[in-house]
Amino acid sequence: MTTIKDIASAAGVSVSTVSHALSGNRPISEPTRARVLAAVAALGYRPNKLAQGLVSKTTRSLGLLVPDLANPFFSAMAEALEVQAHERGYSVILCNTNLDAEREADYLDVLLSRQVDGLLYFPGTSVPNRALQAALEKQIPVVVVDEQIAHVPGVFVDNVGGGRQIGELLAGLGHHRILFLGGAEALPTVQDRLRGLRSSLYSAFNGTDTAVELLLRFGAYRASFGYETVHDCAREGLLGHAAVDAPTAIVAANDLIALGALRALRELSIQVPQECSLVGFDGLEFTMLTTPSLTTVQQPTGLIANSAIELLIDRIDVSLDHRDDYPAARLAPQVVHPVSLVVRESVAAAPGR
Amino acid sequence: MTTIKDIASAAGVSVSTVSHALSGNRPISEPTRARVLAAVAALGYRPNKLAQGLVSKTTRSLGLLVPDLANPFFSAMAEALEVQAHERGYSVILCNTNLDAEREADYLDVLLSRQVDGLLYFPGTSVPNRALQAALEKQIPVVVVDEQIAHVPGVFVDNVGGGRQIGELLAGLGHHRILFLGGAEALPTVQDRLRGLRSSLYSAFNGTDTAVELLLRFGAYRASFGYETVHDCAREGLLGHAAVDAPTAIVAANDLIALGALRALRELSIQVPQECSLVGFDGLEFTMLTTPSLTTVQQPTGLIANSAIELLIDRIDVSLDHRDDYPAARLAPQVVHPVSLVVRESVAAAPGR
DNA sequence: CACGTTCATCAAAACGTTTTGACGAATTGG
DNA sequence: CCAATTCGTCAAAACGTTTTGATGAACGTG
Repeated sequence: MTTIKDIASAAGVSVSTVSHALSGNRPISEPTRARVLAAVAALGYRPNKLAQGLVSKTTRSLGLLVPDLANPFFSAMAEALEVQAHERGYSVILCNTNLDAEREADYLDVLLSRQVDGLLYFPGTSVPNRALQAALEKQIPVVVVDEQIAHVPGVFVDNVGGGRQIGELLAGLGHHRILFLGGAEALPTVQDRLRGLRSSLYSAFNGTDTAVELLLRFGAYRASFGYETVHDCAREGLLGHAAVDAPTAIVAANDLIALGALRALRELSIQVPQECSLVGFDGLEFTMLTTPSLTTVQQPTGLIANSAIELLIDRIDVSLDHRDDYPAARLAPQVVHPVSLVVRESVAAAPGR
Repeated sequence: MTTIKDIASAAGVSVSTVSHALSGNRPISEPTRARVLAAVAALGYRPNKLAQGLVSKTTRSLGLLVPDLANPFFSAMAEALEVQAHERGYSVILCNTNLDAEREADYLDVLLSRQVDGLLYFPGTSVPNRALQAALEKQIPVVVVDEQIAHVPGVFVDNVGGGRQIGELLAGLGHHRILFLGGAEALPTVQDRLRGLRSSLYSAFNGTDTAVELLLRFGAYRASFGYETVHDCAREGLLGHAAVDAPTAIVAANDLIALGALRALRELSIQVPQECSLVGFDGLEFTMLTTPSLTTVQQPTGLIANSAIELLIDRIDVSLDHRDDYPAARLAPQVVHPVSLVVRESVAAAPGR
C-alpha cells in the first residue's frame, strides 16, 4: 500500500503538506499542489480510512440492523438505504439480526467497536429492545425505521391511514365480515394497520343495520403464516364453501402473508376476488405478478430511506458538533410518510350484494 | 469512549499488560488478568477496531458487491453470505452496484480505502470487468460468486446441469417446441443454462423423427422482460390460441423472468400448464406461492454462501501469511455446486400427445 | 528601510491499538 | 548458594493519518 509518506517524498514535500493539499484545510501553492496531485495519481494513492478515522473520530460508516433480508420489504429498504448512504459518502455495514436478541446485542458490539457514526435500526420485533437502549445510552445516533418507538427518532409510514384506506375500499364494496391476518400481535405496525381498518369499517357502517364482524388472527410476517392460517380457518369451518357467514374479504398485515393466503385460497378453490377479496400491505413488486394481482398498500421505500438517512446524518452532525456538551435532552424527530392504496384485481364487491 | 489506557490505570497495570491479558499473546498472571477483566467489564471497554486494524493490517471486514438487492436471489445470497461471514468474525460492507460500471469502480475505491480483507463479487453483468481486474491487481483476495470467470476463484452452480435437467423433464413430457427466455445474452449463466437445455433436448429426440425447435429471446434478469417478451411473441403470432406450432413450453433463465411470463400468459388466457408449460431457475421462495406453482431449479444459496466465504477466508489467510512473497501465480480454485430440479404444477405433458 | 503581515511549508503530537526488546524478580538446577 | 532460566510486567516504537504551533520568506506599509 502506498501511504501519504510515499506521496510526500515523491512530491518532495512534507507529509502535512500532502494532507493539506488533499483536504484543502490550509492553503497550498498551486505548483506544490499540482506536484502532490500528480504523485497521488502516479502512485495510485488512496488514504487509509482506518488512520483517518482514528484521528478524526469519524468513520463515515453506518450500521444497518435488519431482521431478515429474505423479506423483500426489508431488502428493498436495505437497497434504498445503502444507495442513499453511498450518495452522501457513507458506507453501510450490513447486519442480519434474524429477530434474535442475542445476535442483535452481538452486532451492536461489533458496530460500536467499528466506530460506526450511526445506526439504522429495524425492530421487526416487539420486545422492548435492550440492544436499542444500549445504543442510545452509548450516545450513538440511532434512527429507527419502519416502527414508531417513543422518544427515539424514527421514520415510518402512516399505518393507521393505510388500514383506513383498506377499510374504506372494502366497506364501499359492501364487505363487513372480514378476516384480518396480522403479524406478531404486539407489533405496532400490525396494531396500527388493524386500528385504521377497524375504525374505517365501523364509521362506514355506522348508522346502517349492517354489523361489522372483524375476525382476528395473529402470527408472523411470513407467507407460511398466511398459508397455514387460511387452511386452519377452512378446517374450522370459518372459511370455504360450506362455511356460513364466511368472511368476504381477507386483509393481511403485509404482502407476504397475503401471498401465502392467496395460495391457500387457491388450494381451497375459493375464488379471489369473486368469493373472497384479498388485500396486502407493503407494495412488493411481486404483488403485481400474482394471479389475481394483489391489492395492496404501497410503501414509499425510496422516501423512507431518504428521510431515514437524512435524519441520521443530521443527528450525527449534531452529535459531532456538541461532542463535549452535556447530553442535552434532545427532541426525537419522527417522520411519517403517507401511503397509497393500489387497487388491483384481488378485490371485488362482496358476494351476494 | 473508554480506551485501553483507562483499563490500564483502572487495573493498575501498563497498557501492554492489558493488551496481553486480552489477546493471550503473552502469559499474564492469573490475579493480574482477573483485575484487567474486571476493569474491562466495569468500564464497558470495547477495543477500537480502527486502531487494531491500523497496526494489525487486517480489519476482519469484507466488501460485498452485489448488482441489485431487489432481485430476491441476490438478497437471499447477501443474507446467507452475511450470516456466514459473521459466524467467522467478519463484518460485511454492503455495496449496491446497480450493474453500473462506474458505481462499481467507485465502490472498489471505497472498499480498498476501508482496508477490507477481501471481496465478494457478483458480476451480474457480462462486460469483462475493469473493477474486478483492478481489484485483482491490487492483490486483494476476491471470490466471484454466481458466475464463472476464468483464472479467478469463484463459486457457482452447475448451470449446464440445471439446464439439462429441465430439458430432460420437458423432453420426457413430449415438449420439443420450446421458447427460451434468457437474461443478457452474453452472461455465462444464461449461456450455460441454454446449453444444458439444448443438449438434453437434442439427445432426447435424437433418432426420433421429432424435430427440436428452440426459440430464443434475450433480455435481462427481470420480471418485466418475461412479461413483455411473452406479450411480444403473442403479438407476433408465435404464441396464443391462434398461433400454429406455438411452443408448448417456456423455459426462463431465471425465476423473475418466469414470473413475468406467467403473468403475461395469464393475461393471454393461455393455460399453464395445460397449453404451455413453464420453468424457471433459482428456486425463489415465491415460486411455490404462484398459481400454478412454478417448476424451477433450486440453487443451494446456503451452500454457495458457505463455500464462497470459506474460499475467501482461505485466500485471505494465505495472502496474510505470504505478505511479502513474490506474488506467486496461485491457482484459482472454483467450487461448483449441483442444483436440483423442483417439479411443481407449472409443467405438464405437451398438449396433443 | 525596518516592521508587522500574510503565505507556504514543516515538524511534532495525537488518535488507540499491538508488538517487541528489556528488565527485575522468582524459580530452578547443580 | 550462585548462576541460569523462566515469568510477569513495562516502556517504546510502529501503524497512517490529521491537526496545530512554529518558522522562514515574501510582501505591503509607513
